[in-house]
Amino acid sequence: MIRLSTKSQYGVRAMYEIACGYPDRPVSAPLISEKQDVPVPFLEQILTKLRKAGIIKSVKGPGGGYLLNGSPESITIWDIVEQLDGPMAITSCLDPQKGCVRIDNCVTHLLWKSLGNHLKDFLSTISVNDLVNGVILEKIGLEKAG
Amino acid sequence: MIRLSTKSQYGVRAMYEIACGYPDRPVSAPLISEKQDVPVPFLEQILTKLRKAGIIKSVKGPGGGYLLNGSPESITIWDIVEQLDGPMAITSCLDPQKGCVRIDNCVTHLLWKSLGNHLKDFLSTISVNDLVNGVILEKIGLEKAG
DNA sequence: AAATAATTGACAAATTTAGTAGGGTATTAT
DNA sequence: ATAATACCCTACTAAATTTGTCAATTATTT
Repeated sequence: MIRLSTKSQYGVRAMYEIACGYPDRPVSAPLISEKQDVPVPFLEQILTKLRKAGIIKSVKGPGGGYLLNGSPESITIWDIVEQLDGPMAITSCLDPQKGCVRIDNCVTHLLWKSLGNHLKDFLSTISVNDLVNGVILEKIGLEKAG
Repeated sequence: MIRLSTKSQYGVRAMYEIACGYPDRPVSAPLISEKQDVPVPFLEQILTKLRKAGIIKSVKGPGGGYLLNGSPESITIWDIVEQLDGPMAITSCLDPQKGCVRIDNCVTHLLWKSLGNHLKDFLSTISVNDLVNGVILEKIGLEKAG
């Protein structure tokens, strides 16, 4: 099964909520948790990663929460997924840390590499703003969305 | 991490070997195992699935093995992956058996659905024959393959 | 009959993912 | 100041999935 981790799914949904507070209203973890049905401690792990990646920033204290660290247009779904689950490698032999033993005579190496690139390209075309504005349908085209 | 299971990877590599015997030379599991570094028992699980799906057929007895059940042009990578890991659902909420509780107010549902369609479309354009003939580069385009 | 090779189903190890637990730290409102 | 809010961090556990093994059987050809 090719499956996106729930961590990434939660992350994208969290980013949606944070984007709703753009540009100046911090969104707290408990609020995101409630709206998106994500356990707070798990959510905090996710938000910490995104913060360290510079995608969001945080405000402490009462009334605090998380804010986008850039415009909703500039942050793509790929940015989020890459930080949470990356470095993305469709197959383990594409994992930069492991390398491919069979690379020279592997008939499929190129195929998987290309698949990964396709995925990246697609997710890079969708921004958080598209999510908020529901622009996805237009970008994707109706014939595929059915 | 978005990752393709090794089962599917093994399956595609196995199909490559079987395709090399096309149209009439059966390829045995031990031979595939040796050439592609896949444990025989695990390989047999995979081949059984593909046979039941009608993608390949088998010949028993000495000199027996597996044969494509169609032309290499007609079998796509998607066909293989779908049978081994399917029904593919990028996210669990797209799993037909589970369904999505949040579907009405889920801001990302459409996104994941579309991503799955993209993936399917891409893998459906690559045939087993492309693998054997090394046509992938041309189909994909050099700028992506880098 | 004997050798070869597919076929089957149950089982087990390993890995990854998902989620908990619990304490600590910074900030702001009162 | 102090209490409340909410972020921050490390380590651990549980669940699920993936990956692989084992043992026995069936079918076919030589």
